[in-house]
Amino acid sequence: MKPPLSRDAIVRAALDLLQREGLEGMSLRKVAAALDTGAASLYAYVDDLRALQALVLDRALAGVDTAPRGRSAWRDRLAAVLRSHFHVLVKNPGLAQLAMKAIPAGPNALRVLETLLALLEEAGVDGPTAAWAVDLMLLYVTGGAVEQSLRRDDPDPLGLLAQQIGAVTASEHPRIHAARGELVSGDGDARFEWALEVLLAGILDTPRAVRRPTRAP
Amino acid sequence: MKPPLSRDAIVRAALDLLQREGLEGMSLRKVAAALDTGAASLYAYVDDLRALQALVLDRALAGVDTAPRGRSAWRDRLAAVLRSHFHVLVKNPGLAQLAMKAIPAGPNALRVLETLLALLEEAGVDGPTAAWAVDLMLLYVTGGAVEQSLRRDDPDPLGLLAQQIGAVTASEHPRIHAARGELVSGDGDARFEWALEVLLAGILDTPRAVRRPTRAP
DNA sequence: ACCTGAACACCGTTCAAGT
DNA sequence: ACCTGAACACCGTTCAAGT
Repeated sequence: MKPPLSRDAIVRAALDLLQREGLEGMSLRKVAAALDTGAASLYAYVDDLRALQALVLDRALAGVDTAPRGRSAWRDRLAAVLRSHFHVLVKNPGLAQLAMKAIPAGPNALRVLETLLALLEEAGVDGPTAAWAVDLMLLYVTGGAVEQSLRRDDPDPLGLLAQQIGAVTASEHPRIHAARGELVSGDGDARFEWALEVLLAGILDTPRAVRRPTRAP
Repeated sequence: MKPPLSRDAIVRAALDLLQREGLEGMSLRKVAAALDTGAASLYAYVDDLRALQALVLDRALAGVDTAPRGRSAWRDRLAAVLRSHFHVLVKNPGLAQLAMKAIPAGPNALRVLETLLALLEEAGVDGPTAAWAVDLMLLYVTGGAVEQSLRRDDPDPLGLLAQQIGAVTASEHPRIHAARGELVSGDGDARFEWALEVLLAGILDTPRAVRRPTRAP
């Protein structure tokens, strides 16, 4: 009757739970219950909760498309990979937050990493710069996804931040008051595209390798 | 004998606990115990755990220096504020992760926000761009602090990510293999300074406002 | 009004005892 | 060897009962 226990079945059940109930809802006890067993039984296949979370994260990252339309320029392909990563994290609640506590180091994370390094190489970015650049880009993807998830899952229609910012008077904080519309504008995708442009422009402009001086000494 | 309960005493005790035991160690029960009372008593002063976490975060952000040496260029002052923010988050374990789950919207967060907006205005950045730019910079500060905290608090001397990356073979992922030294180089402060340069260069180069076309139509 | 002990509904993890 | 029920040491939150 009952499907046999396995690491794979456990991770699948956990991811399913995460999607439906969020990060707090993905407990060992609930995963076990979903598989018709007790929490203790999971320890035969998984070291502990942290390890399960890392497995769940990497399984979800399988959904990141690292081979978008083959013929376009490196810039478009880079943007497409990062956008795909971003959307995978935003799509199901809790995953972005999970990515912030469990450093992704599984096979799918490595696949994404390798792809990004290849694209930066194609862009002419030197090795040391590319190494730090992928870290920065992935940090933004994860952080931006967390921010967008929090905003979306907030039961408040407006959100605490928006309320606080709306309550700021011009005499207290004139610039916050003046920018209050722009600060809370919820258009997550437009922000993402703009941030991508910023990061790329900055990275291309800030190589770590010492450049040969332009003028003679 | 026992000091009277108050919101302020609760937040202070909680921050103290956070610094000594990390995010998991800061429970309502332990905060109550530190104040010689029961957890239920805290609910007279604080809505729930989330609210307490937000208060603790903002209290810690009081340590962010928004008025560094008055006479230097906007760029140096901007870097100093962000560096101060970064170090406050990194200094005590758990705070950076807390900043990722509780959107900071208290008075100290607003003070930092206003300062950053003023500095970008001084830099000649237009309003809409500045609004998104502060968000991006704060996202990096928080994300970078989380990453550095995780690395530091990892009991592993090397860390899981470093192990995984070290184990990657040249034939699997040639670029990760080639960049393995740079990818895991733990020099957090150098990375921070580089990332700051990248962000500033990118922001100055990517205004949201439509620019007047350079050439005639 | 303010405070609190006990209870409720959960957790992750361990371990002796089963098959 | 594999599995598991019960136990252990925790959680956040509620609420009736105290002063």
